[in-house]
Amino acid sequence: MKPTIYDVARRAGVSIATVSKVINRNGKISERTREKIVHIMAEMDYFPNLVASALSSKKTNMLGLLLPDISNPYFAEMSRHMEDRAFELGYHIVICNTDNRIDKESDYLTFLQQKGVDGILLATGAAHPQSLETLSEKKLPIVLIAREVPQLPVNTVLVDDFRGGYAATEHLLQNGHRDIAIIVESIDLASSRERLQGYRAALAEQRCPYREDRVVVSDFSIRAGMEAAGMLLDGPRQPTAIFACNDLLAIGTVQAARSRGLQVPEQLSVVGFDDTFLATVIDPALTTVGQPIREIARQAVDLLHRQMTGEEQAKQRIVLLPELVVRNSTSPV
Amino acid sequence: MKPTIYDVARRAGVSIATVSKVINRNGKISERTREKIVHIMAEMDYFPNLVASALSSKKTNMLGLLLPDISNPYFAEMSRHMEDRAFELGYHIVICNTDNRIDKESDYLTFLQQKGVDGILLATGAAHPQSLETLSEKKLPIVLIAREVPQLPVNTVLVDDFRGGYAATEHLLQNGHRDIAIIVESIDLASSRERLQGYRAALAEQRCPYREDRVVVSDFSIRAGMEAAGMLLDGPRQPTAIFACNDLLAIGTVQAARSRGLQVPEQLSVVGFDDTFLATVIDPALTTVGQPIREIARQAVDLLHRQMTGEEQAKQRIVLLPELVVRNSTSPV
DNA sequence: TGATTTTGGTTAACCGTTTTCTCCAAAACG
DNA sequence: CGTTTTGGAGAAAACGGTTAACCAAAATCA
Repeated sequence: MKPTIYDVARRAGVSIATVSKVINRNGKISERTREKIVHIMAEMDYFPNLVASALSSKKTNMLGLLLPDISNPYFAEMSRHMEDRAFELGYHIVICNTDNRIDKESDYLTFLQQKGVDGILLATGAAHPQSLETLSEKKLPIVLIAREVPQLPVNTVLVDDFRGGYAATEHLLQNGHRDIAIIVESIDLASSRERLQGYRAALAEQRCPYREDRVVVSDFSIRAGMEAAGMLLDGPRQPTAIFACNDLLAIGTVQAARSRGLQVPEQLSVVGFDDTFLATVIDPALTTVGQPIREIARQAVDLLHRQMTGEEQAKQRIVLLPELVVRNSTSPV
Repeated sequence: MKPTIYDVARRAGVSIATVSKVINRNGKISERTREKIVHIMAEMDYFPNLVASALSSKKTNMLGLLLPDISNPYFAEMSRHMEDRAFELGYHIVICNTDNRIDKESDYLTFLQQKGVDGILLATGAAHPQSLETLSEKKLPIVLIAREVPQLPVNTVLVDDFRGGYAATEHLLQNGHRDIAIIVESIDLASSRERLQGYRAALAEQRCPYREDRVVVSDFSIRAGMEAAGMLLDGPRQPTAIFACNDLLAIGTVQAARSRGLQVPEQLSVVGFDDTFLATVIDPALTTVGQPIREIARQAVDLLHRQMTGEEQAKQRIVLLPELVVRNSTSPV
């Protein structure tokens, strides 16, 4: 049987309270007994039961991470950085893949609460203010990543999507493109809408007309990108450039072009978004709007941590700046 | 304050034992009281505290998943399937990125134990029999994925790496290649050794000489693949084909070839291993040894589950078969 | 009708910590 | 030398459930 704090206490001839105090380094303990107990713990191969500890202290040192799909490299990379940072701070992360489905999302949310996670990282959810509201009522610290719920005061870490959309489009315009299509991930996501707004703003800036039929709403996968780009390329007039709102879509776009015998970038320029490692995997290497993924992840975990420790009470909104990374998938028209 | 089982019991005019029984659907409860309690629970918005439940029942419904790096698509895909299956069975998964470092691995291992996970999925670890041994002493169910520790009787799910290595090499030989190099991930991993053995066996079969200097030991990343392939390609005699022991290495190999002006597959055939989604992302699409990733994941979780429930006591070893997927990165010499 | 089984529920111990008091002896103080 | 501080440790009550043992009332049986 695994030794408990009682076994240690008995062996050391002290009370469990004393042992508990040396474990948690609080309370007054003489150096002599401290050493004795530490020694005995090592000898018995004793490790505190964290479930019991959690029950009594109401801290589990666990964080819930909700994201659409960890097999999407953007989220995989993000979760990696989060886990790194969380581990440094003494937390563990429970992964929840929601597929952006509201039912799974709220299932996980209640599950995580029951499990007593200390905080939640929410990188999913096409805005479900209701469940968020009940969460914030319950005082469970939470930070939203790359998602916004304007109605609610809630901690958020995101990238300036408007600026990103603007930068991508501006880059294409500067290369002389006038017929630029855009493939957005979804219309429910604030981030998508922002990128689209950035696109429109850049067009307007250069007096390039905005056309509804140049906007295709798609999804998160390469396949979706292929299909969306296919529609654009098979239409009556082919755009000379496509701004795909994430790297997977951009890759799908490149593949769609290739399968129609179009050269990228000579005959079609493509810009992506995210700058996951995929951007340099495909050929041509993708020009893309780079998100500081690692920075987003760390900021999110740090912010959550500060809220959990009560170090900071005020809700905040951290906006990071994206940066256009020019590679080989774009060229002058 | 969140309601507890006491609040529910008081409100229903019964003892907490009764409430507990309706929660867990065990014990004899009349339909009438059951309904009343269910109703009251809903009304009070009561959810059992799973930490408390875990403490007394000694079940956390959590599984630990150790893997080298979730941002590696192979592991990302695997973890996704595991999480899916685990969720179906009522488990949550805690992710641990070990970077194949023994210190992180054992840190996580003790941490997970303290947390009281019900089982461990171990897809990492260059063989660290000692910590495994202590684990199995502690009766903590565990299954190894794609890793072997011959010394110990332990549950394992893996792919027939020998056969995979053989198939890849055979394919190249059948295409007339006689100078086939191999890039292995590591030499500490049983899976790598098996693939290498398969490679050697295929060569021997076709009376093709095995040469030490055609074997390069590398790592898990694209960069490592580029470097390893670079060494081979910059050597005195270029191989006509390279078998890279995972898709990332294969991609690195393709990039190394490209950066030297070599056409794949015309001037260099490349075979990968894993068949992650990356295989179809790059151009040319990768010929690769396909692992049934989803199947591996599900089998692993199911096996762990059966062990945890005591449904199956005997340790087992499940071997799945890889299948060569021929695409466009290989051609006749 | 009395004995026996079944049904539906209660009591209380237990899971392994944390934490607030309380207590005592020794040190410091006037 | 009597009195206050203080340092170090213990007792016991949480924390919120699970579960074995037990029991009263109702149902069944001969």
